[in-house]
Amino acid sequence: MNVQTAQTWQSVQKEVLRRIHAREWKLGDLIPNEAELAKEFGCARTTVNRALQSLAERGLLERRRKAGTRVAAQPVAKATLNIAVIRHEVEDRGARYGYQLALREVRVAPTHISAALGVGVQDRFLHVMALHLSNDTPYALEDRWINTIHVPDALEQGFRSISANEWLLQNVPYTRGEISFSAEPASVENAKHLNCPENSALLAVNRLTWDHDQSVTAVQVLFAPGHQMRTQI
Amino acid sequence: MNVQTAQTWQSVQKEVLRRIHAREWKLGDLIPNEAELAKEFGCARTTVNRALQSLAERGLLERRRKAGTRVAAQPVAKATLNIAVIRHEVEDRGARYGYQLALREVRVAPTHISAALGVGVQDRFLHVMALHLSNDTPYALEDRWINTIHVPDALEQGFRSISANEWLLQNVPYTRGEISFSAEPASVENAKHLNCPENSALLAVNRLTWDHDQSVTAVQVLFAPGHQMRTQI
DNA sequence: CATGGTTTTATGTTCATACATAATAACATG
DNA sequence: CATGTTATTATGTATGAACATAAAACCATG
Repeated sequence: MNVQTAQTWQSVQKEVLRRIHAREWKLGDLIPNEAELAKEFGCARTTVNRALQSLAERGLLERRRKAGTRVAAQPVAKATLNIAVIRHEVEDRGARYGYQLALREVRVAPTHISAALGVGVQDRFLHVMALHLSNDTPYALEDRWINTIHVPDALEQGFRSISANEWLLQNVPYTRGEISFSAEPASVENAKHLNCPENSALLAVNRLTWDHDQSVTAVQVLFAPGHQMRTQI
Repeated sequence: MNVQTAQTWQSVQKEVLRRIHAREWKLGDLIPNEAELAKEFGCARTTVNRALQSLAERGLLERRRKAGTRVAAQPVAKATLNIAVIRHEVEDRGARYGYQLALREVRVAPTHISAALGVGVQDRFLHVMALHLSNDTPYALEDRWINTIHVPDALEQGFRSISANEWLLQNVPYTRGEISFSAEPASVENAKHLNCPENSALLAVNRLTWDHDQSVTAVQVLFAPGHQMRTQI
């Protein structure tokens, strides 16, 4: 048995990762249990547990009580995208942020919105469209519907200088949400705002949020052509 | 002081979350330190630590030694997308999976590929294009470049019945990768394969992977029009 | 008043121990 | 042989104590 000097959970994790990458433990293989690894590494079982749990969260290990821990047979790459306030996203890229309100109205939402949020078709929503700019060029178009029943304060906001994106995040909590990514062709209106040809391929991020069982908002953010969302895996 | 009966880190986390959502602790607020919370909840500091660390990972709390823990002023929604083997993705949706190899050649990679992977422009790559089908309709088009220097075994694979996607994941480990999401207009060739109009908006997932410092593969997966990638937040 | 070293403090982590829990394996019983 | 019960086992979690570490706060010294 190869006794290592590993006192930190990170070093245990590193060694476990090495064995997985080196295929010393193959995909689907059962690995030694925590007690054995602790003995081998000369550390407490708690430390091994910490290392393995973290790898399980990342999808590289599968753990089941009594059954043991095995290397994921079908490792699933998990891409974590950070969805921040658009202003920060722009500023973090070192660009000057700009904002233009394009539309603000109160009306009932289209059925696909009210259905997705699970609210009555007659419920009135605050509908806001706004353009986010990076160095004076269109960066993203925000098309948002806010539930005025749950968020009546939104009606008092003009959203002329602060975006609904930012105001909501600062002022209205949510407990759960759905998010989806897709590609959409630019409509005539979208194309005008984003200053791109009609039917350009646009990356779309759709979000629905709820506060407990009350719907908060539905938003679609359309990014200018060529936009990429990146992350490490 | 309101002494709670919270023995598990999940229940501590739940209560902390409740206070954040209820705005009892406002955005940017400093919250009581671990020792105080442990006393309040009647549990060990370790238990509080576990709960808070997990919330910090999710982006809801910001923690710094000595400075303490505060509610994130600018909570960043983290959308975690699972990038699985395409066959499983299709089968998990309850559809019949199909696969068609469209092209297989050995050649030098276009410069944008070799540059992205950081390899010489003369390095030979195995170039594979394949169509993934769901219930006999085009689901996704895979356009892949495999580094034959690091993965010579790939040259022995025909990729006629098993996709490069699946073969690589099973047989070639990688230690790090980059992934990006964008929207691309369908080229004439893409449109033919995906059976959609030219210039359709397609969701594109680009991945680059390395095994230590050796590049493994670069792949672009173009999904058929209308495709959505979803997740909960 | 600036500057640099020292103290203090909150989080980060390890440890040994104990018990909880899920799930498999072994066994008994009809 | 099927079925239900019991033992076993690997992970999951709680605890208190101890020490590590980063960073803010304080203080001394020029």
